[in-house]
Amino acid sequence: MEYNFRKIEQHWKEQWKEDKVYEVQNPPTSTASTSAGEALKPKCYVLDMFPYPSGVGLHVGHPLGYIASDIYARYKRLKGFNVLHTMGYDAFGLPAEQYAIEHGIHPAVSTEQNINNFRKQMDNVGFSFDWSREFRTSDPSYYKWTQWIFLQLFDSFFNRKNKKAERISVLVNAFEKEGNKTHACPGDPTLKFTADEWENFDEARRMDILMQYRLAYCGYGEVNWCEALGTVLANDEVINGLSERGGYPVVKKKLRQWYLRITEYADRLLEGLEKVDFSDAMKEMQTNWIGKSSGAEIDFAIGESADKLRVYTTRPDTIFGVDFMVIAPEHDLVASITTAGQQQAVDDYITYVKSRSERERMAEKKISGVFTGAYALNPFNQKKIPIWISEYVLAGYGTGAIMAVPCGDERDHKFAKFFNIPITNIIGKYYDGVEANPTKEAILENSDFLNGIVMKEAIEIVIRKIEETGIGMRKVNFKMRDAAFSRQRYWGEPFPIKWIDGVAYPLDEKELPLELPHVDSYKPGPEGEGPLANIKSWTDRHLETNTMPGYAGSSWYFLRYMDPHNNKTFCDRKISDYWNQVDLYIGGTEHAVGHLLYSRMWTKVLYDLDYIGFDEPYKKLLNQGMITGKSYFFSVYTEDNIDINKVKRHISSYNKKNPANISQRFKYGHRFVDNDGRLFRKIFEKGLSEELIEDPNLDIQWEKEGEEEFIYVEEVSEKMSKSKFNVDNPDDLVAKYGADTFRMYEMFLGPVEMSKPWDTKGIEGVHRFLKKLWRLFFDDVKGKVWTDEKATDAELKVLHRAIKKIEDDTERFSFNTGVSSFMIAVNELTDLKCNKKQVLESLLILLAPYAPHIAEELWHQLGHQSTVLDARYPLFEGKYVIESSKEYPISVNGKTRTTLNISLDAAQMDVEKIVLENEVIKKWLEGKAPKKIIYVKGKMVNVVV
RNA sequence: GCCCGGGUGGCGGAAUUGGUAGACGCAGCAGACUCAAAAUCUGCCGCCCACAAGGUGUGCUGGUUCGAUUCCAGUCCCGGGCACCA
Repeated sequence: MEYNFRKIEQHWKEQWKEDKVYEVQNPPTSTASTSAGEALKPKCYVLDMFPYPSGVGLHVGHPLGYIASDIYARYKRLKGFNVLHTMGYDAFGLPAEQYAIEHGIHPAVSTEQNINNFRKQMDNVGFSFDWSREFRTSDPSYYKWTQWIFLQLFDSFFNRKNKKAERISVLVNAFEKEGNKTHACPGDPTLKFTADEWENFDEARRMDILMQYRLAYCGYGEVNWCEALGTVLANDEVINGLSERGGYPVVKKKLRQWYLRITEYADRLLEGLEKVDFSDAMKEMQTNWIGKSSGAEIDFAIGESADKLRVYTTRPDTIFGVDFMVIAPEHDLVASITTAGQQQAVDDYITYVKSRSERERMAEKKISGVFTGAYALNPFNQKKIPIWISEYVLAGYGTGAIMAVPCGDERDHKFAKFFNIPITNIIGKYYDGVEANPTKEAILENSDFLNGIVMKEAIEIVIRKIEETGIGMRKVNFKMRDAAFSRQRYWGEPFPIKWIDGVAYPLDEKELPLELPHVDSYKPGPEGEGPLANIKSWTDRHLETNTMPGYAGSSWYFLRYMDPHNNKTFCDRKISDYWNQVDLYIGGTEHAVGHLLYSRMWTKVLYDLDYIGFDEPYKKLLNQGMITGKSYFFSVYTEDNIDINKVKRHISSYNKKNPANISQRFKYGHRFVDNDGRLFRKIFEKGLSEELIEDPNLDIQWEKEGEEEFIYVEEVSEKMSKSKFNVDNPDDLVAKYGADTFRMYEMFLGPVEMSKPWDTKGIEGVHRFLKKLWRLFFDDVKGKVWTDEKATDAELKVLHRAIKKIEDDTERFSFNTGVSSFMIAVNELTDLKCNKKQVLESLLILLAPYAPHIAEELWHQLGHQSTVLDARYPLFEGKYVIESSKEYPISVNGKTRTTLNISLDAAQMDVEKIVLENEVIKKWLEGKAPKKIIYVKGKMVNVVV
């Protein structure tokens, strides 16, 4: 009997579906219910990051994380847990809308098709998702609750005293009693009013003030505006200041936008990191993103004018080293302080900056800036300081203005050198005139009352002085900004908001879901508004025309899986209390500072408002690495280097010494190039040439070796993508080798967390392993070979070593070494000619999470009636693997010279004796006495001479 | 530019806490079986030198240590993110 993986996998996929083996039971929500059997087990929630169902389907990089989580979910089930493992779709998004604009197909239609395709591909791999819990964010029964949560955010503010979200009604009560005395306004820190004033404000004014407090609020923000396309563009649709489509100019434009006041949660988001199991790198990225810093805000007088220039600095100790000020090009003071003489230069510079994306501005190495003509006065010594404008200062951070200290800050230093601004040295020998030195250890010089004080101590002294003299105040700042929460797009959740006389009012809960209306055109509305602004029935109702961004639906979806069909609430409290946090969350690091922070914030708000019982969504986060594709390029030479379009071109072998002047992509090269990087003429000419290269009108100069003609091509690792022609479809591999082989091979490639190149070459080896396993049960000629004989000690040793290793590896998500451990076990059992059910049965249970189909088939062949999914994970017993001695490496001065078999309970003295008698060691000692002998029990022996 | 990660044979990778570098697999080479092929099995397989002994080796330069792929400092290269792709 052969290993017929196609028949086996088909059969079990159908059988499992029929038996509903992956449906998971919730705990009973009412006391009347009695079927609490499953719910009594400990729970485990294993979740993959929500996929966006893109039109190109899954490539081999996508399932990596899904396979890892599936293995873990199945493993935990065997370990006796009630495992929630689910999948659904983050179905709103820009690509579907873009596709609609280009092809006239409604996003709902193309999204449905894409989802069907995704589902088919996922089913192929044999995941244990409970599909009865599937949903998509674009479904009104789901986004009803996204809108509902938005209303809770809208109706809440962050009470800084209690450090939690509370209802707006609490705030209104406080305003009525005492104005905003105890609730400083996060949206406008200068806002102060009394209870009387509040009493006398009209409705619009009150709503406006409350808006400054709400966790979901409306404000104004800059967007990428493309006049020619009449639309707002996403960052990645803008390339070098031009639109990706059409290459039209893109400028910044202020538009009304919704925001989430995530900055109020900055401290809680930081503290929360201490109680979750994320990688240090991930925690660091989030910490840096939040960017908490402490320092001071200091006001500088501007010449004779009444205006003050407020700067934020973390280094107030350097106040006497300030040689110039830099304000952001968007700074409010630009217009008023610029002198007539500098007006033209400033205008030109502002125009230039408007065409620059924030990314470009931060990444720019070239120094640029312009002098305003105005001077600020150092508040301590009244020194005149020129005020400059430069793009390296961003309007959104701090006060949008900095005091520049060239001797202590690298960017300020370069700026000063570039514009020939004189540099004051306040740190003596620490500054060499060539490079800035950001030290805090220097003793201050040229610093008035700070002279002779160490910088890090001066910080506190200056802040106190600043506060005493009223020229500024201590200030904690965050780099993180409030999250922009609206898009001028069609394919997203509508806001449950209507506008009456310029005031935003929430819809009543009963009006939810506010369904997305049908549109015939996806063209933007007037003035950069979204397509909804074109619909009369929508604007007649004064409904908000923006829609929510992609991360709205994905910020809380993990809760919905717990109770996906509930139409009374987003998730029953008893059920969320049971399933609680996600125990294992798997996804890419690209979500580090977007999705992960937003969903952490939403969870905290829902917790504060007492809708759920935990304030961190993900207990353990595992980041899967990217699988990169291999792309191949031809070297293309022109006869000379003048004009590649006119001169005849030819291709020859890629050669590092003689690099091409241009290169040409060899499409799907990963399927055709041999191990030495050669492309053979016979493959190329098998009618494939036109598909394989972008421009077939090229001469190829083949190299010859015997009969063979070939050229060398260049190999490059790139992100896998259909447009790069370097993808493989999992379906093809599953068809060829089966899902079990595919699953194990993806794991065998390397550690899940690491990015690695895709290569199908090794898949044969994994397939061979499964065939070899099969032969432990069935011989091609003899048929059934497994027996009921009692296992030997040697066989049990192999088994128990495997149990220990595979359990450890699975627990620490080291699936690649897990797969090799299976290979080792099967190799050893084959060598021992072990076909004993007693051993093989346990092995199958170990294997079931990794290769579920073959494990289930053989499990039934061994005579079991029930599924292997519910078997009991074998228990490791140490007694089978005990060793009494070890082959010790013996080194001299740290270099291994020989090995010796020594009893594991040997004492230092015994070991020294054995080692010194050894011929090899004697030779290395050359008759000298060893200085000392290091003996680490169970590890090694080192003789030091 | 800033933040994070990575760099080990021809290739993917292993070495879990500082203790035999290269497990397992691919590719390659030699052989067995076969009319032949496939499948399967056996052996070899970092580099240099090669009879052996040895030397050398985890991007690069240094350091700590009896001992460093592992820890520290510096440096180069590659990948991801940087707020409207998801």
